[in-house]
Amino acid sequence: MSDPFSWDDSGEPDFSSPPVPREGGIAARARAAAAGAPRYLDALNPEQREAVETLDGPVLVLAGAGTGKTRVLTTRIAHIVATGRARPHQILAVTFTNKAAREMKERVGVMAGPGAEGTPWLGTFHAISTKILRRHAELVGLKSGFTILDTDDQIRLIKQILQAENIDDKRWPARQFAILMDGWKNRGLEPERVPAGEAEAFANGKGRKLYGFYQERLKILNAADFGDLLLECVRLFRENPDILADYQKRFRYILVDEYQDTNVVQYLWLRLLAQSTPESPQHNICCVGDDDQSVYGWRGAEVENILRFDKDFPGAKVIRLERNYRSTGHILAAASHLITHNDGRLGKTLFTDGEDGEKPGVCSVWDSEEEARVIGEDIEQLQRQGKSLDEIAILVRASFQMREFEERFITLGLPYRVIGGPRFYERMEIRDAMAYLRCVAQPADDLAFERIFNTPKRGLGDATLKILHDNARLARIPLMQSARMLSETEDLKPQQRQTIRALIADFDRWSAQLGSMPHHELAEVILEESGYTDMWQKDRSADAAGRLENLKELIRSMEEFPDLAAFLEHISLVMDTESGDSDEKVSIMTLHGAKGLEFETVYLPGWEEGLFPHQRSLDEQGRAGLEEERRLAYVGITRAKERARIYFATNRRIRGLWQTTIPSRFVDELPADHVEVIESNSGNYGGYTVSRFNSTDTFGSSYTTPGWKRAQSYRDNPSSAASGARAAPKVIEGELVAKSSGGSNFQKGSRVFHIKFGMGNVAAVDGNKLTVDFDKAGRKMVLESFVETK
DNA sequence: GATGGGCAAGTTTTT
DNA sequence: CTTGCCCATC
Repeated sequence: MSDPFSWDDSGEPDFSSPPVPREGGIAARARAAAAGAPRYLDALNPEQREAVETLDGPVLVLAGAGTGKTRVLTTRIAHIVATGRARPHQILAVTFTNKAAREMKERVGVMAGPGAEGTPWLGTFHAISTKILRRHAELVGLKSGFTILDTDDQIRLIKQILQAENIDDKRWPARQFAILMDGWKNRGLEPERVPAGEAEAFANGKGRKLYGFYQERLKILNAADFGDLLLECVRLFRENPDILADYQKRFRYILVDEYQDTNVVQYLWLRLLAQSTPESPQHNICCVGDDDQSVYGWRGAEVENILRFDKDFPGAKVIRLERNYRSTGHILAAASHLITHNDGRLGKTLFTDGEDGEKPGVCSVWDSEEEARVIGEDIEQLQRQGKSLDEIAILVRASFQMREFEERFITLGLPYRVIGGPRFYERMEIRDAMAYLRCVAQPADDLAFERIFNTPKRGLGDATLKILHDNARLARIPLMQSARMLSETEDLKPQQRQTIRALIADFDRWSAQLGSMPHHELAEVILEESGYTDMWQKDRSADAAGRLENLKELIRSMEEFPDLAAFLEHISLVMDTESGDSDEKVSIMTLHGAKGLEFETVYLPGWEEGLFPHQRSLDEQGRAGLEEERRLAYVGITRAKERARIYFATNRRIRGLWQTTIPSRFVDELPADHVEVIESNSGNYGGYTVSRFNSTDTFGSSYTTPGWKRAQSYRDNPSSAASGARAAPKVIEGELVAKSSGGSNFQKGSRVFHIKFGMGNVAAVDGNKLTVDFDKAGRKMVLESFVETK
């Protein structure tokens, strides 16, 4: 048998691979030994191979950027299975993101071949915790069907509690308390264990009490927030040693991805599961991570977890992966040298056998506008060389930086995609639609009911809600039922009563259809009949069309699930849609969002003190903050395979004010031998461009005076410098790909719709370029291919 | 109960 | 310069 991944043993009821001759684990192992090293190991370098083959005892794999971390993890899983050490369902493999989990699952699946058992315990910390909690929900005061609240639900719940406690939520914002509580949960602290000082700090000493109330409310609602998923799981393990022992026995091998990003609860969770048991006397835990890529300290990640791994797990074997397969020599050298400025590293030296390649470029520009223009031109040049736009990314420190690039790219007609924005499932319309579905599937879901009971507007407000609430609390029934009760009495005004009665009738009808209609069709019916789709169709604002698109996408994605319940479970934990468009586009995203990705060409704008490293990071975290920012810079550079360009502007508009900035200290920390200073060729107007490499005098100049601003605006747009409004984006002659030579399809005065700017009137037509007065966004110059007639 | 104007605040983000 | 939230008004 050539496939090392078919094994036998049909002892598991859920095991559905085709019948194969029964063999014992020992035989399988013997066969693997006889066959010599399996093929899948051939593709590994010696260090990777060691990381895969060291199966006994704790292992820490320090995997530098681009060193084949995922390959090691997936091959290791395959290897454990192939050698008969454990079967897939005895392996626990945790990741942080659904994306990472999905990728790993796919790759393991490919290695294992068709028909092999899946890996049921490969998933995110949260997904696996949920799975465990659902089995033992009663032990932590929940019922198995508990709902998972997202941040939005969480805030609304907190608001209710603050109100009930008569706390001024102006002085003590719910959002702030949510963050505080999240921090406690991340640190594994239940209400009674929050340090007194911290607990007192909120709402004049009421912090702990509020946290307690909140947890009580969650239990009553049969709900858990994201933090609870981990925290309650840890509590479950602590309070029920027999259950813990069961899982310890089950999970013979534990693998952890991105270990440098684990927080305290996740660490506790892992430590409990990895404890020695008679069946498994060794800690067969393998953590993979890179201390140099720890950039989530601000949300509770503890780099210390990875730094003290060998103390937590004595006798741990540490394996370093330092051979980089991604970047060229100069890029690697630049990143490596930069990161040596950090203290407290475990230390790795990345190297590559590849070419030296192009040196990373460093380029000084006048302001953020020029930055966008220069980068745009650079990309167009790459495009002319036939490079794929999919292999180009702009990585920013803060999302406000994205706007300028978007505007520039729209003008240039350069396709781009913004990655990161509000996630699909966080969008208002998706959450509203989900709330309707939740109300049908889980009639006791009060938060869902509250969300949609007056969406679309049907004349029900706070006053009515309060009556429903009071009645619900009195009778100890869910809101939906309370509404039903009140629709039959005289407690409400006739108008409201009528509306509620109709709403209840709707829900009854939909619930009845639940069994007789495919759930995605039902969803469509619900959105239609509730008037929800109508609401957006009538909406004339810029993003209404997009929202309707999203709703369609939601319904489409439902088809992939067997029923509504399965869909809801999935969506509460995952729901990131891969936007199906396959057109080539430049990616714009934050440095955080870029972690784990790679591109041929990477642009790194905004390397200025205050922005990067970010001032707030320095103020709040001091040296640790600076080091985290530096790791972020390291992550940024190491995303590049062939080309990296760093930019810093002399002037940047922050909160509407122009400020003179100084270049980031990280620029000077780059190794001079491995970077190249680039002149911004287009920005050299009258010698205004200041390259700090030519002239260090960028300090203390009064570049924000009105005169300078005028000069700058004139420079960009000599013809219209006098126009008071925001200068129209400059169009570079002859650079635009002219299309439809036979004149424009648009005329002056046409009413048009633009995906970003909304509705507007065409003010002027110039070939395929339109000047449009948008209702909301003002005058913009856009390409005609970006608008449609309405 | 809806709607619009005024005011404060404004890294990074997954689940 | 934006955006989002709260409050006062119709």
